[in-house]
Amino acid sequence: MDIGARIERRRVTTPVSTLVVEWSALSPVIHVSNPVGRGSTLEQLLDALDPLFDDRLPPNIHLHGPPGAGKSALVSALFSHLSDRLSPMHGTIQTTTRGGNEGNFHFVYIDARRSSTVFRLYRSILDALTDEHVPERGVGTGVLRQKLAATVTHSDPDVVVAVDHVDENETLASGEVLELFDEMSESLSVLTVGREPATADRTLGIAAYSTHELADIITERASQGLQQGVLEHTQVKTLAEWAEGDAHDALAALFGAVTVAVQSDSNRIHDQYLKTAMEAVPRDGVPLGIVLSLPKNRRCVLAKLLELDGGERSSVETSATAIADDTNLSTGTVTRYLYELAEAGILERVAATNSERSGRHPSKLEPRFPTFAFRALHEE
DNA sequence: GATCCACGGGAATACACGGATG
DNA sequence: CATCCGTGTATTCCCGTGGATC
Repeated sequence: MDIGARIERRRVTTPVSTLVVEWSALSPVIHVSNPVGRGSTLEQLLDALDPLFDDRLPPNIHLHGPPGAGKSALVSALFSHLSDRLSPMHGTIQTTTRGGNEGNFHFVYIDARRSSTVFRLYRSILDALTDEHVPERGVGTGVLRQKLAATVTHSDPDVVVAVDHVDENETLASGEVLELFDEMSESLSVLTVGREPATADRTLGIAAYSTHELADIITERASQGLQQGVLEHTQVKTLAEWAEGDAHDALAALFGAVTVAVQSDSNRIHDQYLKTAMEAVPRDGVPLGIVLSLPKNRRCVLAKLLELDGGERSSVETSATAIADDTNLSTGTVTRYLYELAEAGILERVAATNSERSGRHPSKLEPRFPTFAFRALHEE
């Protein structure tokens, strides 16, 4: 009896659980509560927010830095912790042991990608601040603004709002965001976060991660999400160097490699998986957060597009008809979506040399986002 | 009845190319 | 040769409509 062979057979046939411990720890779109690194930026942010600790509203702040530098990770984690400590509704029960004026702030973190219109921005904030149901339709933007202004100015706790991902293709501009809160600025201050510098009372910059910091991040995520020892040190190094400081890309590639490994029923992440996954993450591409916050039908169109075979992909037209056949959308609408997605940088139009037909040359669509990770996360 | 917003559809414009014209 | 023109296709732009909700 060959025990080794039996163990091996068992090892090979045992599914998923041998590899992944916690998917959410691996997800490039989920931020951890204690991000690795970024200590000095955290200090600068806390400096800018210092008035809070004297029970005063901080100035409007703008934080900017390159993609994948940990802006969102830092700000969302910071707001969550501030909320625990300085909000009346959270953390320790309000008792007389606390000073009367302590804890008088609400902290709201908004992703401008999901709140991409003025209406949705007001709505998200109002929803976070009140227990009442906030309408999604049937009420005008102005009405929501007045409601929000009333809530903010007439209630005790002042409000600090972080608006992440401003100044993107499809999101509100930082200046616009500031103006939206003009009439409540006595009781509300804003932290905008984006890639580009912008005007605010106080601005802070953040630099891309070093390879070393990135390796730490990958290691940390892998230790939370994967069975111990699955990701080798050299693989971490490969990923970190390849990603050139962009944590999003590194995590998207890792996540992709894990999905490939799981689909192949492997209990290891072979270098080949890693390689394929990295190739499925375009450099300077569009982050998953943008793609995943698109309206449902557009996401479906993208998912279908990824499934098309070579012939169907040869032009926008053929792709659109193939997708429309598979959906309840019209060809015209799918075509428009595809062009809009290309305009937004999510797809890229590359010139196709279709010499058979006369007229203007068609173009082929190539995804500009991490495709493996998208496929897995789009299922939800 | 009001409101937001996703869809549909189609008009307007841009482009490629070959052939005609100056 | 340089430019214009016609035809066929690709791409952009715009706005009305309707579902869902209040």
